[in-house]
Amino acid sequence: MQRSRTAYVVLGMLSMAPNLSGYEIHKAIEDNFGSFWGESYGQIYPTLKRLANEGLVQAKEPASAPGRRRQEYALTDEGRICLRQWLAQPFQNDPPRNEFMLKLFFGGEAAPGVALEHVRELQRRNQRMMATLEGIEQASRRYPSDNPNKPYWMLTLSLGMALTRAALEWGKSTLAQLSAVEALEPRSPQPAKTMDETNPA
Amino acid sequence: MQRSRTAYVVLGMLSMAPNLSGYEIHKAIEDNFGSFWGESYGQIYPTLKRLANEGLVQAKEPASAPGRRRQEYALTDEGRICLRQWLAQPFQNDPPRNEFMLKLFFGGEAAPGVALEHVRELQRRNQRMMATLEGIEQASRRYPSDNPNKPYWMLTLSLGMALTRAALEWGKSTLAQLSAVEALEPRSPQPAKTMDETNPA
DNA sequence: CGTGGCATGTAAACGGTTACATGATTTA
DNA sequence: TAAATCATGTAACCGTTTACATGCCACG
Repeated sequence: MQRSRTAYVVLGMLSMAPNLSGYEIHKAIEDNFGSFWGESYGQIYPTLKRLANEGLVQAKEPASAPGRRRQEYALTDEGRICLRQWLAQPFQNDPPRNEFMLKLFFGGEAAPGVALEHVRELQRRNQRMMATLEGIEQASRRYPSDNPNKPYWMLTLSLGMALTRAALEWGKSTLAQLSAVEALEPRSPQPAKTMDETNPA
Repeated sequence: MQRSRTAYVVLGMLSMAPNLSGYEIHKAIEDNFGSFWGESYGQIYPTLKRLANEGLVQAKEPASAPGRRRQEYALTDEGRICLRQWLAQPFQNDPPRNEFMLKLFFGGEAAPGVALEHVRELQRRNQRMMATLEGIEQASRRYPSDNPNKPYWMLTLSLGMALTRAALEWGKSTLAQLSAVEALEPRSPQPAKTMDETNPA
């Protein structure tokens, strides 16, 4: 077994909403999972076809006239079983990839001010992320529901927020520390060049 | 252009230690970057060859008799320049992939107890991670140095710790919440509602 | 003498992104 | 009518992992 995880995300989306098109699945992943998952159309459309082929999802007949319009899919019983089996298996730790931390670690090799600017940029991105997560939180407050899945959605959201908040706090204290460190650094009286100068090579 | 980031990690490692073999580079990445980066031999060895070809690293002559032994490499001036240029460019946000959060989000679809068990497992993994990071911290305390790179290493380490700690705290409070939720859960055979009720628009 | 760690490499397969091509529908 | 958005798909490319092949060396 062990099919691509794209398949399971698609099945999962279909388990929450009865009829979705590839386009909507993509959008739902972006909107709801933006902080911890992503899929491209190039993955989603072929996956949907394959899943339909294997009977895990069912393509809804468009019923309308030709001229290619939205194609919806629904989860089959078989698909739901497959999803549940996957959910029950131990989760895998995805290979970590954090370019920011790499560049921070090698910060001593970079020109003065570079690392500091990266931290500032990280703060900006995390502030945006936090705003997005808070938006989702408030939306779900405005439309309360007794959906039994909701506790899990809220837990997921709160983990995203906890991690973002921790990063933000780290950034705040680091900004102070780093400006001290980089102030001592040799070379360049200028207060940090920005990174916009592109390079060849 | 934008060469693979493997190349820059390799250059970065070589910027800190004058002579390393592919094997040592792999090990150093695992030991030091385990929480935020990874590379396989299948990436490292070809990359080293390519970099040597382009003059960014220099293969040291083994000097000893044949019978294939360790091949060391050193960073060239050109390689250092290349590394610095990369460091100065904005860091990219790697596509997020967190299977745990995916399975947690879909927890309502899983069999009772599944989500809870995933959280317990997350706690275990994060405890191990924290122990590893603390080990690195203590090692660097035991061998103090005036290496000018050290502040950056410590900052990277402290970010890793801050994130792990936050996840651990989230896990602690979640364990309590979740056992309450899952205790109530009826083994409903028929699947639940859709998310449109809470998530319109 | 055998096991485990050190050490180097390659080929195939895979998962995923990107760029591209196409066209319908809605809204300004 | 132009632009934005909805919508579907494919092919090429790329980075990466995996499995495999090889052999040295130290230690018990």
